[in-house]
Amino acid sequence: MPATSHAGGEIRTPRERARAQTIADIIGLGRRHLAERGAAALSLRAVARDLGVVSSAVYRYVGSRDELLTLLLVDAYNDLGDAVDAAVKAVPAEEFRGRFAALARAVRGWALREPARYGLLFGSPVPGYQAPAERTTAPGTRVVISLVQILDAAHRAARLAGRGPSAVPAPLAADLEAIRRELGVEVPDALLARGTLVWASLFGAVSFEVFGQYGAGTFSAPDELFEHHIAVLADLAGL
Amino acid sequence: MPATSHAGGEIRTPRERARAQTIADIIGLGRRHLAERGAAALSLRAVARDLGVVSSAVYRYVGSRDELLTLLLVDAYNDLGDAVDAAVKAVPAEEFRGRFAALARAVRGWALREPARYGLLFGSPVPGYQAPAERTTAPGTRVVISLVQILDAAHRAARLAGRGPSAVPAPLAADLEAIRRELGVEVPDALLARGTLVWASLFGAVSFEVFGQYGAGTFSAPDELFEHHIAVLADLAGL
DNA sequence: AACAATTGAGAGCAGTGCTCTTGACTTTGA
DNA sequence: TCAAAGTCAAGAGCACTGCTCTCAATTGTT
Repeated sequence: MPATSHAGGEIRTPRERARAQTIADIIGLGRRHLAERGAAALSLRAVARDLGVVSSAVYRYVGSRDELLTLLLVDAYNDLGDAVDAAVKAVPAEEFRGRFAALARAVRGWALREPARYGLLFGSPVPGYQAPAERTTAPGTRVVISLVQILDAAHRAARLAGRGPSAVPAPLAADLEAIRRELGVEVPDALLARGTLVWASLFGAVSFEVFGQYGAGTFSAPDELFEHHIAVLADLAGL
Repeated sequence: MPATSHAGGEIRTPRERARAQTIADIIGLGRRHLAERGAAALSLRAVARDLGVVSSAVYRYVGSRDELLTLLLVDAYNDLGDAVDAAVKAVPAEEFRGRFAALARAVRGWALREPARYGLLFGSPVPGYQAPAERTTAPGTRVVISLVQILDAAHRAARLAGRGPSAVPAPLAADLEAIRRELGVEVPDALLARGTLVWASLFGAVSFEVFGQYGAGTFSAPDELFEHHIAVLADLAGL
């Protein structure tokens, strides 16, 4: 092969330009279909129709329905990550509690705005589809990392309160130590374990609301309920 | 119509017997397919094949794929409800904290045993399918009701501790009052709101584990992590 | 034994993911 | 300039899906 494309993956020849554009169009249409009809109803043929092209033609660009799903998965993770990052950065770094609240509101807001894409990320896994870890873990961990960094910053500023020692069993402590090393963070065991629960709780509350688990009409004031949850979770995290 | 069947819906004629048996077989096969391949992959044709019958024949019994899904939904809700009820009843009524822990462990255990069915109940909604409320709410609320009853019993025994008053905004208070009336329960606002969060958190933690959100290999000690979560959530609920 | 309700089979429609072949087009290099 | 190489869209086709309809056979009831 000639030296037409080096490392980065920039667009060089007009062919590559056109190809990249077509793939971008497919992702855009896929995103729309995903948002409108949900993940399991995503159809390559329908995307091809909207693209004004026969179904077999799109296989030149995406390879399979699963690959398109991966593309959309990464797309959605980054969309959520961007929304969360922007919301967190809008609050001064020393207001740890405020930053946590902003993160939580950003997650909920995005989820309510994009229920189908949220379902793709945090709902039941699409049967027969296994997300390729090497392409999805990085964008998929942006929110947790942001959360842990808030906790870590608060801890370093001696503003993270742990109620009591509440030691953690040895095997769990080992897992937490690995996480600490992985993320370059120094939150102690008890608080990191609590942080994990806060993380899961946040998405549990959002999922219940988005997926309609609360039951139709049970909560006429979902905003107030969520704000209450934020306050309790912030306390729980020690913020 | 003759007076062959009265109110309850017992089986009388051999025809009705055979019919009920066939429907039970269909549900059984559907449950297996659901557990093995997931909700979205549930196919009436495949069920028909396993039943040794042509696809159109099963339409004599279930009407549509969505109706089969509803049947399986109710089936799964009741399975989970039975598991939770049994676990809770195995702990003395005065051990409120123990009953809560038993409930939580029962939910997690069932979910890990039946990930696909759990996904049907608490994962992303199946696109294009709307569960008929009149048939699913009763079985679908068994777990929450059990949880709230534990809290209520503890409260009536003056064993439910609310940290501080922490008043609740008016619209939310109205929702909570409605719930209290609906369930014949007298847990005060702050504790009921907290209970809602505990409920969502429990399923958030279970969903994260079942749906693989924690990431492969992040937690080598999931049991310890969940036990920790139970303890924190019990504290949070005031138990 | 005769009748009527119930059932299963089969064909068929419209949709799906995906593969393969064919013919046409564009880019490239000699 | 011109042919080889590379790329592309189209179409046919396979196996699958949900669902409807008709027709014949079976079955339970009278």
